[in-house]
Order: sequence, then C-alpha cells, then structure tokens
Amino acid sequence: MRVTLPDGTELELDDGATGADAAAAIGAGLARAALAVKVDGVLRDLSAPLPDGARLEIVTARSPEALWLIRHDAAHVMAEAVLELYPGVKISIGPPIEDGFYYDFEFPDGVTLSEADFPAIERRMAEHVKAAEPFEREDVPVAEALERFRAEDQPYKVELIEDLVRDQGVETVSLYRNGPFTDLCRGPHAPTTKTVKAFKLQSVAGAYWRGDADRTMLTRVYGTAFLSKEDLEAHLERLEEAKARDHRKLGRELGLFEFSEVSPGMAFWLPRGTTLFNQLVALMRELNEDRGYTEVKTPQVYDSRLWKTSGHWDKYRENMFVTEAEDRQMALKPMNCPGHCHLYAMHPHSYRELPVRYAEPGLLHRYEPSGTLHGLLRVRHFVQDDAHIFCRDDQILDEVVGCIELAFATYAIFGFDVKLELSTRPEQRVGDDELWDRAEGVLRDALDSRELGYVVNEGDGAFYGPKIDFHLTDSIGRSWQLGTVQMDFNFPERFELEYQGADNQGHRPAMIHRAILGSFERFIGLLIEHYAGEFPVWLAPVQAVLLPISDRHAEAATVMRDALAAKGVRVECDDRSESIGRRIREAELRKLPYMLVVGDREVEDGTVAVRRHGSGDEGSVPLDAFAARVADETAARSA
RNA sequence: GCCGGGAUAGCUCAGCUGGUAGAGCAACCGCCUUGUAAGCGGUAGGCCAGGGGUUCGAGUCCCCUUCCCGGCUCCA
Repeated sequence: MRVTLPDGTELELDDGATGADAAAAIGAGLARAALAVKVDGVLRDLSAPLPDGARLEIVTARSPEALWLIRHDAAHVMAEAVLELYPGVKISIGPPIEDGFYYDFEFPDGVTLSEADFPAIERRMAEHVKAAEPFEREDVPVAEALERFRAEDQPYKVELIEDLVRDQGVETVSLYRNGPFTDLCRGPHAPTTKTVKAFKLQSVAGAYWRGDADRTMLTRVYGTAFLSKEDLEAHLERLEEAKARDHRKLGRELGLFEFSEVSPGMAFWLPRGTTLFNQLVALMRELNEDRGYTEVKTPQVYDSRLWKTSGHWDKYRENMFVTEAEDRQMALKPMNCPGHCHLYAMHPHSYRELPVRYAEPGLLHRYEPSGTLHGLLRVRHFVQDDAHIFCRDDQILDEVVGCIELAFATYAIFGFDVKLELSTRPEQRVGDDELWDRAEGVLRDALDSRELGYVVNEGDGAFYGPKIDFHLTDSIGRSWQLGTVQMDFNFPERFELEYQGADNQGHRPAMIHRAILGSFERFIGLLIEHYAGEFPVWLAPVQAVLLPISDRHAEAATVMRDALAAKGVRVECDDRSESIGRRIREAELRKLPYMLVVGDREVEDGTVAVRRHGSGDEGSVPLDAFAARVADETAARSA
C-alpha cells in the first residue's frame, strides 16, 4: 500500500501499516516525536492501521492539533486521578476546549471539591504522567460496553452509549484505557500520558449534565495543559495580565462607575464614566442621523395590556420588573419595541414615508437571574442604542443590509473584530411558521449578499423573530453579544400596524429591530478591556491635565485651563503642592492622554510642554495649537 | 435560578490551632516650591457584610440572609 505525504511524495508501506510505521519509515526522529496522524484530514491514533491511498500527515508537538490532543489526554489523566482519590465518583464527559480542558464529575453525597484539593489531584496526575501509561484503544460491541459501565456504576456513560445507539445507530463504541482507567471516548490520543508534562488545574464550577438546567448539577474541573512548562508559565502570565484589564477593576480605579448592594446589577455612573457614556450616545446619534433615523422618547412603565399585546406577558414576564399603581398591573420596559409599535400605531402612515426609522437610547430594566450578573457586561438596568424600522416588503433587504453595514462601520471606529451569528426560531415563540420561514430567509439573504461568514444558532432567536448577532470576546476570552438585527413580522400583526399603500388600501409593514453597540453598559465594559483603560482622546473622560511646576505658576495654569475648556477640551488643572514627578506619576496612572507641564518658560511664551501618556515629553507647543490638536483628534475620533 | 468559593479601613491585603484588630497606599493637617512616574513629618480612620447560635470569651467555629467572584442555564 502507499500513502501521500503533505509535500506530495508517496510512501510505500506494508499492508496494515500504522501511522507509527509510517513515521518510522520516514525517520527515527519523527517516529519519536510523533503524537498522532492526520489521515485525509482526520486526526487518528498513531497505532491505527492506515487505509491504502490515504493522504497522511504526522502530528508532532509542532502541529496545531498537538495542544488539542494533549489536553484531551490531560482530561483522561485527571479523571483517572480523581477516580482514585474519590472512590464512587461518577464520570461524565471531559473534552478539550479553547485554552484547556475540563471533566465533569458527580461526587458522592456529602463530598464537595474545592481548589484546595487541586494539589493532591495534580500530584496524582503527575505520577501517572511520569509512568508514561500507554493510551490503548479498544473497539467493543455496544452490549459489552453497556455491561461494563453498568457494572462500574457509571450511569452517565451508559446514557451516552444508549444515545449513540438511538441517534446514530452505532454497533460498536471505542474505549480508551490508560493505566487502570478506561473511558468511553472517540479519541484519538497520544501514544502515552508522558506528553502531558505541563498541566495545571484551574477552577471548579457547577455544570448541568448535558447543559440541561432540569438535570443533575455536576462538578466541572477546569484545567489547562501545554507541551512545555515554559508555554504553561507564559499562558498563566497572560491570564494574570488579562486580569489587569478587567473592566470592573479599571472602572473603579479610573473612577468611572460603582456598584452597590442597594441595587444589584445596576451601575452608578460617576462623572467621568458619564462623560464617556455620553460620548458614545453622541456618536450613535450622529451615525443614526446620517442614515435617516429619527430619535423618539417613549415611557418607562406600561400597563400590562401592552405587554399582553406584544406577547411579553406570556413569554418574557420572568425577566420583567412588575409593579402596581392605581390597581393596575404595570411593568418596567425590558425592551423598547412595544412602545415603538404603539407610537407608530398612534398615527396613520403613507407608503411614501416608509421606511420609518425610530431610534431611542432606551433605558431598559430586565430582571436577570442573580447568578448571571457580571460587572457592566451583564446588568439589570441598561441603555440600548435601539431602533425599529417599519418598512414595506420591497424595502426589507436594503434595510437589513443597511443595519449590518452600520454595525461594521461602527465597530471599525474602535477596531473591534466581531463574529456573526444567525439565530433561528426558538421553542418559545409567537407567530406561525410561514412568517418565520420568511423572516429567516431575509436574514440569510442579507448575509449572503454581503458574503459574510456566520455560524447558525438553531433555536436561539427572540420570541418574535430570528436575529443576526454581533459577538465580541472580553479580556479572558468570554464571548458577549453586542449588536443585533432582528427580522419581525409578528409585532406588526399583533399591534395591527398599517400603512396606506398606493392602491389606497391598508397594508402591513415589516419591522426590523436593531441595536449596534447593543447596550452602552456592555459596550463600555468591553471598551475598557479593549483599550486597557487607555482611551483614545475623543473618548477620554479627561483629555488633558495642566501641571504647574510650582505654586507661582498655578494662576497662569488656571487661566490656560479655562481657555482650553472654552474650546471644548475636557481639561483639569492639578495645582496641588506635590512634586511635579508625583503629579505626573498620578496622571500617568489615571491614563490621561495628555499632561501639560507649565513652568517659567511656558508662562513666558504662552505654551505648554506636552507629555503624551506612555510616550514622554514631546516639547512645548503654543496653547492654541494644542487646543486645535485635541479638537482635530476628537472630531476625527481617531488616536 | 443552580453548583462551588468569598466578604477585615476608601483601595490592596495580614490576622497560626477561639483570648477584646494591623500594614502599605489613599484621605486630612503641616512643612517643602518642585522641570517629566512616588519630597518629608504628623493625624484620623473598622459594629471584622447583616442576623442568629455554640462558648467564660467569636474577625476566627456552626446556621440563615445579602452581595461579590468562577462556572452552568439564560441573555444586550
């Protein structure tokens, strides 16, 4: 038999040869370094027989797949150690993930695991790694595997096998054994456990079996593994550095916002944070205005009647703050759409005026589960840069595409690299399937017309329509939704929205919900982490600070401050009797873009000595020139 | 909401197996009058998250509540 190597050369092998044989045929060094093979692009064990005519690639520590492989190995080694240290543990699944691996366990009653238990588990793992236990694959009939895991009292494995039989009709399953530990596993694995030299357990967490909140809560142990101790150390260091960018820490240090027990999940914005917030509101107003949106303002609290019309009372009430006044049931708005629909319906509309685009930086309240709150990234009180477009059928595609383009144009200002998701009809929904077919089709067409890549999240849409979401990851790799474009034929029906057509008849408009930043709160949280608190000039709450060298320069500096402020520069004057070194240090720590030192020379010449954050003294410039520079940078929203 | 872990001065954190709370920074008051990342001295500051219990005695042990952290489910 023969196989083809990545460089195109062909290799002649005995029939039944394995990946290991192939590696050995190429060279002894490669044979030693080989961890697995890729056969026609699929990762396989080194010990698996190769099919004739395969495209073959030897996977070594240098291959991109190597980390995935050894993290999977590490998960098995961890399960092995946990099973030994905690007899009676039930094992479920343990896959490699981005940056590491985890394994989900069910511990016996009364046993809880905490990070304090990690050293003992890690020690046991290290012993198994040192022993270089081979990973041995065995393909066994389903009946035998079931019998085995039933005998071992491993109900999760039994369930997994039963589901494989039911859903995929499998007749055999593969088991992997390392040392005394055997796991149901698709594989592949490295030849032995010895490649798992550099690993670390990181955290324990709860996780529902099969991600189902109605099922058992398992104990998930997260860890990571690398091919070398150096790589592991570097990774742990990166995590430490990421913590320094955490928006919750920077938000407090930079005096942007606070949280308090008296209002969980709702931010208190300090003056500087509010300035930042308002810059973004101004940006969105400008962008919206350029694209034909008109701003509206709608109420906070509505009679439950409105929420019954929209469907929120049925499908969304769990997430709403409900209250009572004058014997009426009222609720704070969790979304702006019903208010906007109601507003649209209050006046007749002609086909000539469509599309109607109502924008509103709308304050929303959502009663989010307590365990999900997370700094500014998940709150109960937030402002959405929301808009609703009411349009004719023939305008839908252009409008959806326009929203997508606005989103990309906006993210480009910040250098955000977003990922797209298309979410389709959920189980909890209003409207018939025909409307959903249409709505999902429009969104797909819009994405395809711009040749945009996206992943599909089946069943993840809003209860009134499918949506395109824009996602961004935070400093430690968690993904958060920013903007959204949602197609909706349901609300126009429920609110009986109409416009008068050229035929003088009433017609139903289509509706598009869209937010670009998503919420200002979440966006600012991500912005803080993105810039590590070093905001560009246009966003910086304080753009410059004047630093008079000594008390005798304070008056001149104060006059300069007022002059700059009059030209729109957000400026402070730090004339405390502290050393200039101290005041520069503090301004640097506050990450202020500009420090303006004023001494004898500057007072004399009407100049300031400009120091840019992070890059030192840039020399003196006339005060007016500095003001012009800041004005330019602010207007351009650059730098 | 669920699982696990936390909560000590404004901030970051000490406080061994129970014996009536400590540091650095910040703050405040002086002095210094300063040329590009910490000048010097002094003062004040805590119902140890809240509530119950065990104990002669609780920041320390137990229970409950609240909030926070890491995940899961859910979501902008």
